[in-house]
Order: sequence, then C-alpha cells, then structure tokens
Amino acid sequence: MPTPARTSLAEITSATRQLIETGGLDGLTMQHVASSVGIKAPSLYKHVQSRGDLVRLVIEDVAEELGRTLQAALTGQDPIADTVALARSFREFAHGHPEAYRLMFAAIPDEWRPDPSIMAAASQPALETTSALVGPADSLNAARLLTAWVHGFVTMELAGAFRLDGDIGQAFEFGIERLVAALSPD
Amino acid sequence: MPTPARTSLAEITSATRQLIETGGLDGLTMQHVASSVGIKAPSLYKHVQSRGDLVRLVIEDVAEELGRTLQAALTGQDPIADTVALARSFREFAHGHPEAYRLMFAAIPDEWRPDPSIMAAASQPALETTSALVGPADSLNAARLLTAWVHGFVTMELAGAFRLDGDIGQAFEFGIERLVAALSPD
DNA sequence: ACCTGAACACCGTTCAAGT
DNA sequence: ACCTGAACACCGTTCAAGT
Repeated sequence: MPTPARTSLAEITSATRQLIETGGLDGLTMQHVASSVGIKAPSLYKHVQSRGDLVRLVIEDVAEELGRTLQAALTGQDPIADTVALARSFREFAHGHPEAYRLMFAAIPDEWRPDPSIMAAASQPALETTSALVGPADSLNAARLLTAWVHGFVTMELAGAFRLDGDIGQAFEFGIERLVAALSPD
Repeated sequence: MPTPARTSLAEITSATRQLIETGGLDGLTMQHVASSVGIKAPSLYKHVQSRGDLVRLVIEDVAEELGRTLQAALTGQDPIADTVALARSFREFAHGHPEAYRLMFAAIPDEWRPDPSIMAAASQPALETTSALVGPADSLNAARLLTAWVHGFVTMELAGAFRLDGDIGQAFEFGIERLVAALSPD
C-alpha cells in the first residue's frame, strides 16, 4: 500500500542549503535536515544516498545560481565594464551566501564531487568576458587570473584573513583596476 | 605520586599535523591522535582543551613554517625577481602540504582562531616585497592583490576547480607575469 | 601529575516492520 | 512507495579511579 511522499528531493535540497547557510557545513546533521522537512532521519535515505550526496546536490544548486548571477551581470557591450561588473557581482554573491559559497570550493571526497558540466557552466561568464578583453589565445589564462584573484580575495575576506587595517572594499577596487589594466591590450 | 609525561604538546601537535596531512581534517579523530603518541584519547585533554584547540595549534605551526619559507625565498635585491620567487614559493608550499595549507584558510569557529600575530608574521614577506615594488602608499593594496591571487589560484588548483584543459603551470606563470607588470611603476 | 576505563550524548547509516 | 523505531558502530568529552 503506497504512501504519498511527504516531501521531495527539491525540498530537501533547499532545506539543506538553508541549514548550511545558517549553521555551516559542520553543524549540518541528518536529523536537522529531516525535521526541517517533517520526516525522520532514516527516511532521508529514500531520497538521497548519504550526507555527502546531499552536500553535492547543494553545491550544484549554488553553482548554478552563481553562474546565472554572473551571466546576468554582463551586458556584452564593453569588455572592461563587464570584467569589473563580473568581479563585483562575484564578490556580492559570496557576501550574500558565505557558507554556500565556501562549500563550492571545499575539499570534497571524489565520490561527492559535483557534476563537472555544472561547474564548467559557472565559469563560462568569466571566459566570455576575458575572451572579449584579451582575445581567444589568452582568454583561458586571463579567466584563470581573474577568477583566482576574485576567489582568493573573497575567501580571505570571509575567513577574516585580512587582519591588517585599511579599507577592504578599496583594496578590491584597486585589484580590479590593476587587473583590468594588466589584461587590456596596449 | 606523579607520573612522568609519556608525551608532550609539541609531539602531539606534530603528530596531529601529520595525521591531517595524511587523512584530511575530517578524518582526524582524537583516538588517532592519542594512539599515534602512545596514549588514550581521554589523556589528550591533559595537554589540550579540545579538538578545536589542537587544530589551532597545527594552524599556527603551519603558518609559522609558511612565513619562514616565504621569507627565505626573498633576496632583497630585485623587487620583481622577489615577487616572482614569493609567488612560486607560496605555490610550492601549498603543493607540498596541501591539507595543512587548506587548514590555514578554513572556516574556524572564533574560539579556535589562531593567534593574529602569527598570521600577520606570515604575510610580512608579501608586504615587504610589494613595498619595494610599488612604494609604501600602495603596498598594502598590492600585497592583497598578490596574495589573493596566489591563494585563490592554489586553492582552486587543490580543489580541482581548473577543469578545463590547458597547462596549469603555464597559467600560473601567465598570472605572475601580468601581475608584476600591473604592479611595476611605469 | 599524568594516564585509564567506563560512561554520556550525539552522529550517520541500516534494517525490519508498519501503512 | 515511503516512513518509522530500534539498533550499530563511531565520535568528542567528562570523570572517578589508578599510579
């Protein structure tokens, strides 16, 4: 005699993401997830293979949202303006979803690595912009320079690694300015 | 009747760092640490307040070693050569101690944050080099640009985030070259 | 002063039993 | 087909008892 599902994978994923954003990955328990969707922990295993599997679903969800956000920041008009917009949008996203953002670049066991195509899609906007900026030959190298810097900046910021004084927002603008100059054709 | 200590804080810290490097932070248990120094888990609490405290000690150890390594990479002769050497030395360190490196920038509960002065010392070499390169006014911004990029690059590399093809070592050299150019006075 | 076994609360996961 | 309680192995930590 079948029982109608009391929840869904989408609901579980969304609840998990919210719990991670609130209490961090370390604070995430299967009990919390289960009770936040109205079931008991063992029932989760009818929807999900394991806690790691659940984390992977959340990472993919975050990566898709980041990709959409970055894409939306581009106008396709001015490569320099787009590069600046991309960097600012990236930073804004990380500030808005710090735990989810952290998760995306966390060390994850190989079995729970997110789908590579989803991660690739998230890096598409950067590739697009740098291609317009430096041309196709250097575009991959340029995209890696840009994303490594933004990611590193934001990660250090979130980890509280910028201990010394000074305006951090201004340091970010300094970085963009110099990077754009370094990538612009002479 | 006192019992002579069978181990020491230094030995415990070093054993913990080795275990983290081998099995990652998630795989670290107090049992493992204890047995690797020849005692039982509860005895660890005579040397250390908690697992988090132990992790903090390891982070401080790693940060000190990184600081010494970076300092040793500098010659003080040519600011451009020193900047390049600093970046390469940083990357080499991360490759040599990937888990320990990751740890340094991990999200740590406030109570177990490492001593700020130790982390500050580790960033001293970067400040020194960029100061020679761009002058004191922009040196903090420049150091942040440089370290954010190196850190981001290495983190993405370690996380397997550079999924697209292309020589990663060459992407690193591309990054240094453009950054040095961006920071050099015209 | 340091170490230990026993115990506690908590966790992820499995499984037989319910509807 | 989905959900549950009970159980398992494991974890960090506490504490009384040993030397």
